[in-house]
Amino acid sequence: MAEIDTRIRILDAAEVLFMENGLDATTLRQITGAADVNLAAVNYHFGSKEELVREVFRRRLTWLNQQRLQELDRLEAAAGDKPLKPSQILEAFFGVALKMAADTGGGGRTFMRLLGRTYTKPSEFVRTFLAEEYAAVIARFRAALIKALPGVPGEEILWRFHFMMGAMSYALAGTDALHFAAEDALDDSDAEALYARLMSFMIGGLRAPLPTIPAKLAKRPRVKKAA
Amino acid sequence: MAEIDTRIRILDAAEVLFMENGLDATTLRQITGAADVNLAAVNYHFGSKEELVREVFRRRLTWLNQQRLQELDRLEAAAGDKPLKPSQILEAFFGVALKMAADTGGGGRTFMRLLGRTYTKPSEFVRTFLAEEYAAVIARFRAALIKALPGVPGEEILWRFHFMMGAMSYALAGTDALHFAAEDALDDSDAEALYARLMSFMIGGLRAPLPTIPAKLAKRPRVKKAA
DNA sequence: GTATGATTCAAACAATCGTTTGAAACATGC
DNA sequence: GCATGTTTCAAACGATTGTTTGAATCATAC
Repeated sequence: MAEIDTRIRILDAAEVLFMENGLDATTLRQITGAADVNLAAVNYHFGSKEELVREVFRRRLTWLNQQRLQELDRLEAAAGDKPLKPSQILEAFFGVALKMAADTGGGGRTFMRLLGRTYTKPSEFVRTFLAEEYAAVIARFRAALIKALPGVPGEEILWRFHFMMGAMSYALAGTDALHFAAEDALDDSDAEALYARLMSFMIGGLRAPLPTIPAKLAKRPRVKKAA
Repeated sequence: MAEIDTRIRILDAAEVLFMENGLDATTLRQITGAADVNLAAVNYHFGSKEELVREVFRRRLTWLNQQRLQELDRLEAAAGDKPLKPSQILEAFFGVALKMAADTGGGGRTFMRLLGRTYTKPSEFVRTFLAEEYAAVIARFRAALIKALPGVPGEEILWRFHFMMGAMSYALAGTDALHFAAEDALDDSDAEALYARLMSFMIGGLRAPLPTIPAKLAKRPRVKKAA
């Protein structure tokens, strides 16, 4: 058996174990045991556990966000100067992620579940890492949505985008913590159905009538240091 | 200073630290240090770290779910046999939670953020514990929603309820992993605005046009063992 | 006062963690 | 063949984990 793939074996095993047990609760001995490599291999190839975590996320996340931007580029090029439909923008952002989540074979599904679970509980270094990876993507999609929804204030769009991220993360994580919809295995065909369900829910939420924010603090004045 | 409240001091400190660092990454020494009690106090009063975790969740979660059921009882009693408005049901379920999240003083906000972060990554014993705590509540609200939305299939309602849980958890967790809406502090006034925003988003999603599920597997036949 | 039970405390327990080490095994070029 | 650089391996490292222990302290009742 070729030994060059030690790195990949470690990454694959770590991805699964991180998803199942969380980052902190997963030990290097579990990972190297599952990958059938020596314990010291992690520190040899990655330097530390922390950098292993970073690499587990990076190898899929950069690709995912590239795909998202490419898809948005394609849509905007096709539309010319006309604004995109909101559903198109959402499809570019969430559709790519859900398509990746449908990939049971290549491990994409495992990663998306891991990502969904990590969004809500990032340790400090994961948080900053995710922020870096996402900054450009969020900015692009935010701008596209603002352009596509001239009637909705930008702040409201951000919030609704936030809510949508939550809905998707939760659906993808599939933790089933609440014990309903009990089949926690989401096979390929389910992924298509989930995509349709989630998309119609999101579009409904995105186009919902604007809330009436309590007037006194709608703008939330912040106390600034003296200039 | 009275020493009877050692238990409470531990619970309060654990709640905050669990929220900040996660369950696994928080050590008993951190907890007892912050609570200013002896290290052995945790094992003396709770038996183990695991049971401490359970108690941290239980003391607030049972109260929260009781409030939810009371509110639903009240609404149904007032409505007689007429079906409730979907927005009323959502308000009973999510409104109570968001009201608790607005309680910065009593620690309710800390707990709701902790809960939001835990939903998506429960360890095994937390998962079963949450399932027990939630079973009755989910059943009641699901029934109420089905009655309130005769046009929407029950399965679809479950999914949309799932999405709403995700949106709320994510919003409450406020982890800001994506580095937008950068103020991660959510003060009391923000909580009201968040409530309004989230509610209109949810109702929009709940009332969205039904998705067209890929026909072949809409019902998802499952292979059963021979009878 | 003494006696009894609950609670706190400092200290240690065994286990496990991520990491390091130095030699062994392997590959590659000459 | 030898030399060189890379990768693997078993073993150990110090640090930290949750838990336990046994004596000290406190409260309450007699």
